[in-house]
Amino acid sequence: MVQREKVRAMEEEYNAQEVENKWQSRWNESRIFEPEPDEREKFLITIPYPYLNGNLHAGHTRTFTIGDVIARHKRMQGYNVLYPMGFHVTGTPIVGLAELIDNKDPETMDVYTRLHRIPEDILPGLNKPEKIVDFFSVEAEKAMRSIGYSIDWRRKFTTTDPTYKKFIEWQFNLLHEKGLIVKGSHPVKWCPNDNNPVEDHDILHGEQATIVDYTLVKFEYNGMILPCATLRPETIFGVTNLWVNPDIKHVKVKVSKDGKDEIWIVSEEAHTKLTYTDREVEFIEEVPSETLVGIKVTNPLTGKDVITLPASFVKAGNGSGIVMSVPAHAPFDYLALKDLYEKDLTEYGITEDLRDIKLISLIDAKEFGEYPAVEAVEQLGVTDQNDPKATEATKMVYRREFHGGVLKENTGKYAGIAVSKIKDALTRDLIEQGIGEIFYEFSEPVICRCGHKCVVNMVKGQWFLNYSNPEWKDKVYRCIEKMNIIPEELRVEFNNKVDWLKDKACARKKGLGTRLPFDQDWLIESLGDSTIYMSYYITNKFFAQGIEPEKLTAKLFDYVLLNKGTVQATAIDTGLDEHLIAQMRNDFEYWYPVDMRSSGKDLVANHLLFFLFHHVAIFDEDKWPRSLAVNGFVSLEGQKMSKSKGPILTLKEAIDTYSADISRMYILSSAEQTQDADWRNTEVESAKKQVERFYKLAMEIIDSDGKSGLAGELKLIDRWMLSRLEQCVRDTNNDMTSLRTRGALQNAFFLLYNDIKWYQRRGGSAVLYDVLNRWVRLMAPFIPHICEEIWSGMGHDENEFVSLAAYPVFMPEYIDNDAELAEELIVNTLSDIEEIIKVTKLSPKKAVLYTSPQWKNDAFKLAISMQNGGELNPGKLIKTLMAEPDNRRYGKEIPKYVQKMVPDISSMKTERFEMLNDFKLDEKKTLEENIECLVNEIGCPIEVYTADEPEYDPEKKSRFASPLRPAIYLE
RNA sequence: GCCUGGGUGGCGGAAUUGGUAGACGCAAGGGACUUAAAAUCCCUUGAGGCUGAGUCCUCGUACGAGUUCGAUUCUCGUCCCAGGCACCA
Repeated sequence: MVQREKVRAMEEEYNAQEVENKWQSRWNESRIFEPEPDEREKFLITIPYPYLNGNLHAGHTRTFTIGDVIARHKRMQGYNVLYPMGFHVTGTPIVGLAELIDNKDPETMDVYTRLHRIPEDILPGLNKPEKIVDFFSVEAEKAMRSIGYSIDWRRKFTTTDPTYKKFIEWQFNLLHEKGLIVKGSHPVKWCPNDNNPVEDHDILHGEQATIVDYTLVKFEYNGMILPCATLRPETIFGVTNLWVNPDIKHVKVKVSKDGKDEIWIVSEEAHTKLTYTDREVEFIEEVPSETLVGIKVTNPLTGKDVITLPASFVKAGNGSGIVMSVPAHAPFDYLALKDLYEKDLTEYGITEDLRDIKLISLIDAKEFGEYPAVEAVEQLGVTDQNDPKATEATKMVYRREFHGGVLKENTGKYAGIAVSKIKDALTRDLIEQGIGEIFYEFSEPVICRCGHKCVVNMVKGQWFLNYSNPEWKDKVYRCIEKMNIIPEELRVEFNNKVDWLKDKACARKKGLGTRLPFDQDWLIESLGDSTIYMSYYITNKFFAQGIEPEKLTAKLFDYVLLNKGTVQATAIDTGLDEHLIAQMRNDFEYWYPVDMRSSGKDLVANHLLFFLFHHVAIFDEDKWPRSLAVNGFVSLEGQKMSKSKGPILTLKEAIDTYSADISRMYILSSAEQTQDADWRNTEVESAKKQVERFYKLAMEIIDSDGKSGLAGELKLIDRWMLSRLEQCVRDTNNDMTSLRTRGALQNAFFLLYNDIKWYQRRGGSAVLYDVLNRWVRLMAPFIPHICEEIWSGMGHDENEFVSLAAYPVFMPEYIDNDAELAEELIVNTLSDIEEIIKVTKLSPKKAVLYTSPQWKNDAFKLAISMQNGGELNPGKLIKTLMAEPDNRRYGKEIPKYVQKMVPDISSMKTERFEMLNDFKLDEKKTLEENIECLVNEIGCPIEVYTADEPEYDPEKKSRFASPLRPAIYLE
């Protein structure tokens, strides 16, 4: 007997590893996650494939688990779901890692044994990129299988597969033909001493520095050019003069670009910087600075002549060393000009009165009048150009004008355009007219490790993806507009990023990857080859069966992915079977577009953008992605994770320690989609207990000869339980639609669990089996293994997977307001009694309850109906009540009660209001029927009366009774 | 600096379109069961205050104003935090 009980107990103990292995192999054997096109609606969800320079970690775990839970939820909702996975290995990090391992770099060896947990006998062998790829792709797949992702593994690939390279070549040829890949130059941080680009870790000072693109405006003087660098080219229209610092050295140089020669006058330092740009620069001679002051130069855009004036604030190292002055909109310019009013400038040959220089206003901003700079200076009380408040005034004007400013009539064809939108368009026009150029400069000085000052260097002859192309961008905006973006707040961010995106260098000399098909010297950069590969999952189901890469011609991809040409022609071109090609085409047509791409937020400004750009460039509009979801990061016990420094928690470690279901449950419940999650061991432990409790409760229900109780008579508490269950079903589904996995688990797990416990505490049991039947399906996407185990425990056949069962759909007929209000009455009464006991420190021998008198019920209902009609007014309510002769005897109490009740009702939420609107509840009967529960909880006999006829009321407590709050007397 | 998001108990965090702030979880404390422990269950937990037994009161959502019958929520200003700012995946 004792022996038998022990065996039984062991079975009840949940063995995660065994159960999870079992269901993983059953899923695998039955191929339920290997979908083929059928008559159902499809759902293609993809997650960015992991980059394999290490083991999968908690960050991957989160993103992939979110994807899996969506896939499983959609699958249970009846969609034909495809969730594929591949491996990203293109680029330099894996090559770098192989070198480090080959050199036995101590830090690398340490990080990869200790943090990535690679056995010491294996690690030294990973000294070639290919070996690293082989090793980690096997490890990653194992890890993802062990956490139970519903991935179709037939479609996996790595980005160095010969067939994948064919696909990438096709794509890049296509983009090249469309003119979206162009040759050009691009600016990099450069150390003149090392003669090399500097990366962030090579920088001693100025890691924060960014490369800022100034517009260089070419003012003319005697056939020579005085270029001025500005961040606000639109202010050219307001230039009244230039500033030249007579105390710095200026030089005359010959500048050649695109076969055009010009003579420029710039500061000596600017000359040095120019030599690193994509211009040929030849020194001619020094120019005495004073000869540059007081001369007339021509504004290239307006054709007007303006004078050059002396200014000590102009720094040789900033821009060209010559500055244009816009006193109407730039406080510094205004102050500097004003400071000169009283100065004698005859030494520069300037005799005219500077007060005659009229400020030119060109921007309308709602906070300002004609001259924003003047207003800002006066408002802040800035005294002169050396006043620190001048900077503040500049910021203020700049910010307001940039965000709310619009160009005025005097800007000609630009009039009416927002200041925030003008820079790129205007700069392009200036360049076209040959009167402007782009000039790159750091936002702050950058010093190399070697101690030298860095410059911006133009790397020439580089291949670019022409993301700045306005038509291309327009298509992306259109795509975003039609897309579902989760969370919605990110839509603005995406649009901003599209706006900000410039041409991107897309080729490298080093690393793994595919050669640029039209220029074999270059390798395609790794973000560029990861843009439309979701379509490759579809074709790779066929390729992976062993098709020679040579057969993957451009015609094949044209036909399958773009529906160009015919199946016959494609068959001849490739030597592949017509039927096979038709099948590929058919599969693609079925599965594409991507229904959802879900990713970590680190990819917003790069991969996700490129994903959109390439899709709109290559595919027809009906194949553009439909939705995009972004999730936050994961930290470990409050610390940021780091692949190279730690801490790091690998997926495998999490599974080994906590099991698949618990890791899934925890990562999904600990934070909502966009928030960063923090992995804390104490909370994972608690998740473990919760899941075990769930299993135990399920087993108890099954063991107690569980069967449906819906056919029998339902008591109040049963109806309450079913009503609560449906609320959870509804809320869970709503949460899942918006990818709020945390909210979904709150509803599907914690709240429902608490309700079930209360149901049991109240003596309910009739519908437990029915609740479990829905509950286990509700939870299946989150913790699928344990749910399969329970599902089979409930008597489902080996091939009836809960993973394929129907997800519970909200059944409004089970919502029972009266049952919920009745239960609320009982809970309220109970807690009121307990509170009184606590305050009085009584141990009651008897409790007496008085339910609300009829007149208060009437008053309450009347108030509700008045509120319903939108005119709840205490005076009117009192009058109406008093008009009833029977109510006269409560003449004193009515106003008191109304005054108290009206604010409660008028501040009610609509949901609550609707619930009370038509409630019918006999409070006395309800309390009497559930007296047993109250007696058990309080531990003394209880009597119930209505306040209308209190048979026993020694302290006149009955007068406190009101609807849903019975009065209480204890003795 | 620019862009985006955020600031609520001891902690993680809830609070549909403005409607009883602090759901749910963690941690902590108390109690029950147990020889004991674990597990489980029950109670308390924003701060402060009063009482004749309490179906209680006051204050509280970074700070300062404003709109509103009513503001964590909307507007303006201030302070603080996180992420992104690229040729790297």
